[in-house]
Amino acid sequence: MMTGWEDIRARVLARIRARDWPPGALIPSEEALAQEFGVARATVNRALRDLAEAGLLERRRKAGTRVAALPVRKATLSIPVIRQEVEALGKAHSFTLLSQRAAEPPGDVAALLGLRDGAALIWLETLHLAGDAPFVLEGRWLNPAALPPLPDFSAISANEWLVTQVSYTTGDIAFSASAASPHEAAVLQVPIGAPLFITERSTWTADAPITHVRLAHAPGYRLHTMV
Amino acid sequence: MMTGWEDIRARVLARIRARDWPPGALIPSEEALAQEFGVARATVNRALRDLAEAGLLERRRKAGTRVAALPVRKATLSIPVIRQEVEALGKAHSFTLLSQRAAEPPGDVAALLGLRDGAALIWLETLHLAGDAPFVLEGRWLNPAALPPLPDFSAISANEWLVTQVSYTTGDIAFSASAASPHEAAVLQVPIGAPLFITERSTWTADAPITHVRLAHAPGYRLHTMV
DNA sequence: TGGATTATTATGTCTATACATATTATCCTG
DNA sequence: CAGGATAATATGTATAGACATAATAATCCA
Repeated sequence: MMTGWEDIRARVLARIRARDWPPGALIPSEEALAQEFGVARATVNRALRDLAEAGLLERRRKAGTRVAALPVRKATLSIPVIRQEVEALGKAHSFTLLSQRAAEPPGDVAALLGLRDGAALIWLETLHLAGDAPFVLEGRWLNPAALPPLPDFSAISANEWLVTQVSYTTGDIAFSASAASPHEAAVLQVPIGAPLFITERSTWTADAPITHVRLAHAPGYRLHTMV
Repeated sequence: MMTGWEDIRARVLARIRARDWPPGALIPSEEALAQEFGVARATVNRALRDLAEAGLLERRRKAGTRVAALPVRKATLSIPVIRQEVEALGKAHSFTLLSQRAAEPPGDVAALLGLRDGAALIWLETLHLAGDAPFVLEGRWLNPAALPPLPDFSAISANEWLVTQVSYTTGDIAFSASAASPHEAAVLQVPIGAPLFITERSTWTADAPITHVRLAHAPGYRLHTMV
């Protein structure tokens, strides 16, 4: 009988599922469990911490560890670069730069990025293709003040250039559904008003806002994850 | 100068951002970093493990630790119970059971749950309200063979009953956008064809499929998370 | 030289111990 | 009895040391 921390986690999880420790109940202390399972407290700690991160346990110093009453399930979703996403479908990735110009962002974008009014940003619109079918329309605001000199975005996608230039940022992601505007409909080759899956991301470094991007995915797109 | 593992993580992250260690590069070994930062190797390990879980580092035994070249950003999203979600908006949650009957699931649902054809499931349709506005339409297939006797679903929502009965399951989640069917449009009080944000979840225990649910969210719904 | 064997190495984990920290419970005092 | 100081306690984290494991590098032999 192995006694790694994953085994301890499994045994604790089994008791939760078996309702030996029902939702809301206090479970024994790390010390007690360590003794019972015949391992060091650090090993129990590792197991319980992992279950807590998954949302199944709630832990507080001195108060102890209890089984989450209404477990808020936590799913981790990976956000790949578009090219990888397309290639994972077995299609060839290509893209077209539809427009690039300096402009003042609309109020909501400026607010999202925490910019004062009148800041000059770069607007980029790129269509990504999977094979020869439209895959996603990318509309992006870039803050040139916080970036190295911009490259030729018809040669490298903004998406990948940013990853290599200012990777490891903090950000904010939202998903929603929206009806295709006439412009989006034309570009994505769908009827006006077709339901589109929208991803919006705002990105900052420690000091400055970097970019805000809106991805309008072609119909059929699914964002998928396991729990 | 503090030297907790979070400080070590911050210092490593700073070097990554500063490109002292550019994407793809091998960083010093835990031992070397421990020496440099004046902490135990276990502390460095904790910090690097955390960064690896976040997708910023890639670690392999013997090969060492390198900065992720194309970091697949990982976002954790919390999936609350609907009632909590509504109450977080400052609205009162209520729901109406629209229909409940025994039926054979359509092929795609049976396939998703890994059921053989002809299995008898229970179909539930519930409308959740935020205040008096439609919030989400829940269409759910339940596997009674894997569940305790079903309660009166007009009194408790299937959502919450399941959480308390068969919590801590594994599952599978997908998000997409879809046009409102005539039925959905009527129930959610939106035009036919309106873009709806769809959440689909399949849930299993170790042995048996439990439920498949499709949530059609009223327009305006956004799924939000930080990275 | 090619292929299998062996050594080396970085990470992964466990242990025992110690101290820190956040709460909760208790006790004391006015 | 209220309120504030104090003790008790469970988790959080750090440490040194040890061994396990996976993967690479080096070596040896046919």
